[in-house]
This record gives sequence, C-alpha cells and structure tokens, in this order.
Amino acid sequence: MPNILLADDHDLVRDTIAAYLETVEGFNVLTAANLADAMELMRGLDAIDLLILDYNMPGMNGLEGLIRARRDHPKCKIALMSGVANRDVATSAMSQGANGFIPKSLTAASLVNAIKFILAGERYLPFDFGTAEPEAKTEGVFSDLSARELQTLEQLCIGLSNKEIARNLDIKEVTVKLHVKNLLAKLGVSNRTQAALMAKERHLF
Amino acid sequence: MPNILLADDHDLVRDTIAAYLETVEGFNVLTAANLADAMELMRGLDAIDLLILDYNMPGMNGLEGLIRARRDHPKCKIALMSGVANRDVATSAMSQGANGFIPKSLTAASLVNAIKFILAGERYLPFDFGTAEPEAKTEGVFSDLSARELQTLEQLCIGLSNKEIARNLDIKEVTVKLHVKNLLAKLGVSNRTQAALMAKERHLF
DNA sequence: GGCGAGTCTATACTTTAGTATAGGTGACTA
DNA sequence: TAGTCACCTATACTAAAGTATAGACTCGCC
Repeated sequence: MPNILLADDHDLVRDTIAAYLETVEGFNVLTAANLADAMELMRGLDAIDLLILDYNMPGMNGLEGLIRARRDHPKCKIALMSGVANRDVATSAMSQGANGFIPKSLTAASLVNAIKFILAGERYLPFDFGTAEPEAKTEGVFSDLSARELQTLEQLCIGLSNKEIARNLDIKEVTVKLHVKNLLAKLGVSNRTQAALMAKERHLF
Repeated sequence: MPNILLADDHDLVRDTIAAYLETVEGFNVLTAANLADAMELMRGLDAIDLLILDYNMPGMNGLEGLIRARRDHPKCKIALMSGVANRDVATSAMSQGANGFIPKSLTAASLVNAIKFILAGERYLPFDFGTAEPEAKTEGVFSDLSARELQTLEQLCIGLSNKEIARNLDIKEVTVKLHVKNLLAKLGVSNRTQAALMAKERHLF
C-alpha cells in the first residue's frame, strides 16, 4: 500500500483529505502543516511514495519549496496542490520537476484517480484547468465586431494584406480598409499587427 | 474486464497494440481498420467501454469522425490516437468531447496508464505533448537574425510602428526599416504582421 | 413608412511600410 | 592589411495602410 505525505496548513482540508484517502482507498497517509515539518518527516527515510505540497503554505515561497523538495528527494514523486494558482504556476511547477498538479477544485474521485495515475509513474496536469474564465473577457472585447469585421480580423491573423483579404472575401480593397479601420477603433488598437496579436492572444483564431 | 475497440488502418500497429493490451493487461480488445467498420461493430450494442480512433484513418476526415462517433455514442468513452497530430488537433479533439488524446510516442506502460485513467472517468491529454521539438526548429529560423534585428522583431511583437521602434532603440527610422526588411527576408515572410505572428507562435517573446 | 445598422463602393488624401542604392563606421579576422 | 560583417545613415522611390467624406443598398425594427 503506497505511503503518501500530505502537507497543507489548513487543518480541516488536510485532515479530511487524509481521512478520505485512508478510509476509502486504504492509502497510508502522513500529514504535515508546513514544508519544514514535511521535510523533517521525510529525512532519512525513503518510505514516502508521494509527497503532496500545498502551494500556499508556510515555507513554500512560490515554487522554491517544490524545487528544494525535488532536490532533496529526487526519486520521490511530488505533486503540487493549490486552490488559487493559475495555469502558469501549474506549468512552471511541471517544468520544475513536479509529477503532478492538483487543483483543489477536483472531485474526491478525480483526486484519487490523479494520485493513482501519478503513482503509476505518469505526470498529471488537468488539461482544461485555468481555461474557463478567460473566455468571458474575450467575448466582451470582440462582441462589438460585426460579422464582416470578424472575418477581416481572421484574415489579419494570418498576416494577409488588404488586397489579399479583398480577394478572399470577394469585395473591393477600399471596403477592406473600412472594415480594418472600424475594427481597429473597436478593439482600441492602432494598427493591424496589434489587432492580430490581440486576437491571437485571446485564442480566437 | 473492460471492452476496448481499437480502430487503426495500420494492421501492424493495431494488432500489436491489441495483443499487448489483451495479454499483458487482460483487456478485452476488438479491432477495426476504419471508422465505418468500427461504427458497424458498435451498432446496437453498448458493450464497448472505450473506443480508440486513429486520427489518420479512412472515414475520419479530420475531427469529423470523432464528432460523429461522439454523437452516435454519447456515453462511450472515446480517445483519439495519432502519431503526427499537433497540440492544436489534440486540444480541438478534447473540446469536441474526446475523453483522451493518445500520441503514438507513448510507451506501452504509459498507454496502459492512460487507458486506465480514461476508463476511471478522467480525461487524458499529456501536458508536455507537442512542446519539445518545435524548440529546435524555432532556434534554426531565428538564429540567422542579428542582435539588432532580434531587438527590432521584439518591438514588432508588441505592434509598434517603425517610428516608435526607432525611438526605443535610439536610431533613425530608416535604419529600423532596413532591419525590418532584412528580418522579413530572413524569416521568409512578407510583412511585419506575419513576422510578429511567427515569433509569437514560437513563443520567442 | 421611416430609421438605424451593417454593408459596399467611390474619390481623395496623409501616413506608414517596404525597397533600392549608396556610402560611412568600427570590430574582428584571414 | 585587406576583407568581411554588423551596424548606421541618407536620398529617393513605390506600395500599402489608414483616414475622411459621401452616396447607395439591404434588412430588421418601431
């Protein structure tokens, strides 16, 4: 039966998760309230199969705690857990050698699946994590655009000239210029490059 | 024991994977050589737990095959498998309702872990897939650029005009034009927007 | 029916982008 | 030392982008 060390400074969160993993799945779970205690518990013994670190916890200091834990225990699987971190933090953690990133929005069943997955030697990062809310903002900025302006913007996003866009949309070049001008004003940018960049950044095309 | 239907038009690939899953893991594996055969096999019976579709296979037509399979079998777990598809295809597949994306670069052990993960009700997309090799190409294209050209490109990537770039780099506008012209030629693109888009796509700035 | 929004086009214009050619500097190197 | 290369600048040009104004058409809406 795998040994898991769960480090989180919120007593309630830590203890309930630990209890769930122990009773429902039969995992052997140790707990710690901060990074120092967790490191102390692991000192010497290699018995821990998976270390779960809360991202916001005394001693972590961003990803430094993760890096230190990884350095001191190269063979132990380490997962970062957080309720607030965004996707950038998650991917950074993965590139720093974490075996998994566990958002606290996970269901209990998914948490168990993720843990099993990591214990099997895989690396876990939920693919759709942190992609929900940006949509809202995106819609707002671009919802002012008319159908034609949107089509024009789409062509801008592959770097086409007004002439090429005119050919593709089967309209005159002047008309394209009009659409471009209006679209720039609506997006609040000053040239086509900025418009393309903005659209690309919000993953519209 | 879960029933898996593996559809791939490469006989060797299909049969070896099927044999591995059957003998090593004890899965019950059915096979098909194209989408039509797979759909035929699934007609009526709801016994299939996981359908694995090759992305390049007769009848697939991009993600259309996936969408059709999802529509006809809303409750069946479906994974897309590919040896060539890029990350965009993978994420598109996920947003179209796929339960997983399986690159053929996976090891056999990881394939099994992924399948188990999906069968447990999770959605699987390897987080680091499609981020390794683009680096190499990237370096190649941009390594021809001189220091100044690179700085110029960086400013292009925030949509600045030649005049603004000249001010920022403390050089004359004509010089900026020279850098831009040379940089466009080296990158093989025809205007500044395309250059900015290309640089952004390779995550240079 | 009138009204507004979106669309298309035209003419005319200014500004910016991009090309071409030429010449000068300093640094590094065969 | 001569040659090469990155860099800077100048002049001069063409092409493309962007602005401004005005007229015309369609469609849905009050």
